[in-house]
Amino acid sequence: MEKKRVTIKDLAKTLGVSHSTVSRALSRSKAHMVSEETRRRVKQVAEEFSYRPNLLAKGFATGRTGTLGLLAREGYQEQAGAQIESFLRAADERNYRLLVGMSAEWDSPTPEIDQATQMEQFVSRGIDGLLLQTIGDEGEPERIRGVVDGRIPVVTFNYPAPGFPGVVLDFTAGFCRATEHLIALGHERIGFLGESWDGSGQGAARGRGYFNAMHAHGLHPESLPVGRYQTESGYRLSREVKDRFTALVCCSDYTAIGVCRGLDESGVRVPEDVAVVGSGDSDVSAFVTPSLTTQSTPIRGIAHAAMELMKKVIDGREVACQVVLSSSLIVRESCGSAIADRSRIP
Amino acid sequence: MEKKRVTIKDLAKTLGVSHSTVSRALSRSKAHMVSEETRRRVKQVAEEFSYRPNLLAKGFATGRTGTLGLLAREGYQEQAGAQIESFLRAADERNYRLLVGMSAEWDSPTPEIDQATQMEQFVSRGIDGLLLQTIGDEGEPERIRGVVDGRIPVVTFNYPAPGFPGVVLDFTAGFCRATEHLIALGHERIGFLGESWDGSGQGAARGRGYFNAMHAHGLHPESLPVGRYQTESGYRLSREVKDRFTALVCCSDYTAIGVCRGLDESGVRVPEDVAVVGSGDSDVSAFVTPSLTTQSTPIRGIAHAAMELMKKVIDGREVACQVVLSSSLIVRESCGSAIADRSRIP
DNA sequence: TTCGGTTTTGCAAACGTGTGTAATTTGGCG
DNA sequence: CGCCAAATTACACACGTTTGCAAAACCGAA
Repeated sequence: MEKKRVTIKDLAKTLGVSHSTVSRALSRSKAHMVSEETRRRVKQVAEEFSYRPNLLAKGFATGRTGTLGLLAREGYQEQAGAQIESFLRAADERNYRLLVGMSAEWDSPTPEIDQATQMEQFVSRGIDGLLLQTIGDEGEPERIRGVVDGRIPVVTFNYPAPGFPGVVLDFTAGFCRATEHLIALGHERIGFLGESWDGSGQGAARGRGYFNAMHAHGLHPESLPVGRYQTESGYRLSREVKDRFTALVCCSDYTAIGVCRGLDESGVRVPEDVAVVGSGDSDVSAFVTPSLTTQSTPIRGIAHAAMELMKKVIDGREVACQVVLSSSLIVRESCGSAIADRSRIP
Repeated sequence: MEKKRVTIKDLAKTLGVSHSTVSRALSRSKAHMVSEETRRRVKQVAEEFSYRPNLLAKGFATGRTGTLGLLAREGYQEQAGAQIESFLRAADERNYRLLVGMSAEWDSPTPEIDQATQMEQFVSRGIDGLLLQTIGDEGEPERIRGVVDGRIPVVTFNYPAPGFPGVVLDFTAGFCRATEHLIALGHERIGFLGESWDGSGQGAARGRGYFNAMHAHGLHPESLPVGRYQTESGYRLSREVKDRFTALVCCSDYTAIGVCRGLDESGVRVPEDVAVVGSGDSDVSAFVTPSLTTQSTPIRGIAHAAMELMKKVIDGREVACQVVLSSSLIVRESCGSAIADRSRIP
């Protein structure tokens, strides 16, 4: 156990050259050349000894580690998993490793490390850049600046943070379109299951889309707040919405599934009595009964766009721009539309 | 941009002491003491300058980084997200950061970094230990040993790897119990949707549980292989199982949801005509119609047990032991059992 | 005051790699 | 053969922190 690792000095010794020559041979340094012959010999011996560079030391010396930090927010479980997975892929493709963290929601019961501490930990560990899932509250940009202070590039996603480059999803437009779809089907009493539209953050952005659509058509908007465990919350809320609405816009697919189940148990039929639309196009949404009309969230698109942006920022080719992605409406059975797409395979 | 960070030397200069004293004051070193008075002054100045240690340098000097590697396998999307989330929490609680990686499945279309390379990258970056999701194939232990070679502690999870400490879930027992539940309800023609029992790996372990139960009751076992996108695969397979079985054991909840949907479209009722059980107790399983009988996978339990084990191994208090966790059967509507638990809230 | 021991502090080396500067070798050409 | 420039290599220091060892300061007792 605990064998000593092979270093460039070991290689240098057996080769009879200085360690700096070995260093230059392995990392094609531009300033000084190394003869093709020497490089060949060095590479061969390195291979023989199965030399692996100490990336800690390398990062320490150069200031770049080839590691990015990904700091997600817990809570929206529908996203977290697939989101992280997408980022891992996108980072892999560009040969970056990912330090991943997850900061707690404000109402988390367990006392976890807060966002600022996580960011500092990451920066101290020498990340080359920070991918930050934002929630869009008031003091957020200032909070980020307080920790990072221009020392490392930050790319935000999920919600715009003024002053930082980021990738955002236009939830407002998406929910507006979803609501208008219901209106076009003749619904007037349409409820919103999710965060109210008069706050900040992505929850409110969704609500705002609903509100805008309702307002534009002279209809009365009404929202019912959804808690953290969304499937369950949707189920609970089903009692309250029974006779009040003919259609529901849900902030997520899970809320939608929960409310559908609750309505079903109360003898209310979906979509005949109440039309439902969700959001997120989760894996199961096409296979539940009734299959869900929903908005696709381009999770992979977000990850790729964020990585692309990060690379530009690191190379200094970009300072602060927002990439806006939009979702598309996937019409299935739960809204009772005549043009329902009955194909199962996404 | 790119401001220089404050180092202990800067602190030392303004305090008029040597940088080693500052180091000792901040990290209570046991060998040499520092006066209470000095420590107070150092801490105050450090606070004033908002000093943050360079953890890269620290790790470089001490050989320990406070970072663990988590290497998951992609593919079982039902797991990945929640799994990683659980590990992040468990690591946070013990003040470790996580370098996360995801190695591709054998049939991955995109050419990603393979497992061995990922492990080497992690080791080179100075992780203190590796949490490794195993798949249980033949050459796995040797493969791990080849890269890690006793240099850093490894804790496996998901499937035992001989010679390495690990946390495993007893899938065989779980699927055996699930199958026996169906047998007890009077079913005889019971099919298995998942990997066959004569291979290795966790897929086969599930199949083996099914096989054992069938065999013990003198029934004929039969398996239908499930592909990677499980909900979709389940949907596709529904045509093949229509008239052959009165009950189905599915390798995951998603497979079960897919097959239920498919059967429903063919006019086959669940659970009246065909009983279905899933596995994994995913978020939605209680809320789909019919709600799913399933096995709970103690995802958080796995993460916690693995971290606990890792700590022991790092401290040298444990060498190679397997912690076996077991799942519990959650009976809901989809199996048509009289004792169905109709409560929604998990 | 002086001595011995204990506590506190400073000095310097070490960790593995990168890199600027100087020294050496190489090669071409007169 | 000798000289100059270019190509190649060696030397040495830097990066920020920890840590063994030696030096200094302190304290109580003789």
